[in-house]
Amino acid sequence: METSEKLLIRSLEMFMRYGIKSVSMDDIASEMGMSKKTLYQYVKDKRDLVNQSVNYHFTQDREACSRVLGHSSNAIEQMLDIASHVIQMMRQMNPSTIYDLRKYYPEGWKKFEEHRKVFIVSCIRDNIQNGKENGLYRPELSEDVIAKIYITLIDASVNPTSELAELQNYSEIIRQVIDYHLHAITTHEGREYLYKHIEALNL
Amino acid sequence: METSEKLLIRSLEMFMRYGIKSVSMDDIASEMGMSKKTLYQYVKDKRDLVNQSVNYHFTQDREACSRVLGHSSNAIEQMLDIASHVIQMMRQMNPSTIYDLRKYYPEGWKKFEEHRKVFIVSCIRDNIQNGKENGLYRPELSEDVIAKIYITLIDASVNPTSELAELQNYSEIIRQVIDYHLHAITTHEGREYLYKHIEALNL
DNA sequence: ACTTTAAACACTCACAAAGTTTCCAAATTA
DNA sequence: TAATTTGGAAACTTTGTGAGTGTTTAAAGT
Repeated sequence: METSEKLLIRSLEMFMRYGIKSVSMDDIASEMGMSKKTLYQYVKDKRDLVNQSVNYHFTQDREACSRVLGHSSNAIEQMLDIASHVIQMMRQMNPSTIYDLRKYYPEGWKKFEEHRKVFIVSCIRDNIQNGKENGLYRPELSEDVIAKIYITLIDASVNPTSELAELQNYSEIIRQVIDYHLHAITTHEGREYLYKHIEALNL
Repeated sequence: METSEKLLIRSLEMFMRYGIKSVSMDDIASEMGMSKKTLYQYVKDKRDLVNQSVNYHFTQDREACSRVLGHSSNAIEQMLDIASHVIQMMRQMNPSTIYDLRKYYPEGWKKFEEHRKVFIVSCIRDNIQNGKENGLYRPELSEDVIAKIYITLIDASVNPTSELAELQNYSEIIRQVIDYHLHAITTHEGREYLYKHIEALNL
């Protein structure tokens, strides 16, 4: 493994575990068993390291999502599998990491959020098309509209000041959002399938 | 509820959720709906607030432990119930909070750790006496020695550089430590009881 | 032996935030 | 109602951490 990749992985681990502000470049250099001077041969500055490691995380996560989607046998199962994956992933996200990203690296956060939205929108559009072809989703649905509605709900689910934040925890929020979403878009046939499988949603 | 108590509770929530360094006095004042000037009427400085809120947490936790112990029907059940409680409590402890305490408030951390050890030692000593009287623990056990061994294991369980840190997660560490400890100190009768109940240890 | 590399650590400086002060509106008291 | 007190909002000063750079020197490589 290349040192530069190892650096991203280790930095990401530390940022995710302890938050970003608390982890100094001295800490990272020490963790990597190298001097700070050497560390700066790999990254321009801390901002660069933060952005690179966050992008690395996004890339890994996107690939994991694609693998999950590739294993799902129909559109509803895709949504349930992705929800399950998202719940697992968010369990590893330390609130302080998000807090620090928003507070100290707002541009990086915005870019990350934009990329994430583009990816989610793409997944939802594909999923709607797939669901229509399966006969599980209502044929009159507009991919664009549903994707925008879904993103609205997902944005609210991670916003500490939203109505949704009052729910018990993130797993419960996602569960409710998925339940709502799938009921909104399924045909009668789709709903029969949904009733049989939603209890398997892994919390 | 008194404002000063509410301040401790809210501060503790924020520190536990986002870490200590990331949460500024501005953030706390804003969260409390008061100005920084008013905030400083309640605490001397940030250090004071951190120490007070950590002590508050310790006091609450100690009381919860005492309640748990009061409901246990014998010495082994006490240990299993406390382990379960500790696992639940540690699930809420953000690694970044501990990291920040150790890094930026070492004296406060040391004092907190000392108090915690004294409390644990006291619980273990009582538990050993209780277990001997029940006939569940070996009569030749020395309370002092066993308490010291147990503290050694507990210290290692929260030290990121220890051998124990290689285990999967904290719940697993505690489970293994409790299993080990109880096997070490039980009589034949105690071990029969233990086999029947250790699977109920809440992970 | 000579050259290159990188660790360890010293150093400078920027900047965030701790803590203090000011202004002024709101609340309380007489 | 007027006077006094209180506390919010924000400006301000100070402090200290840590980002990033530079130096020394030992270790590694040729």
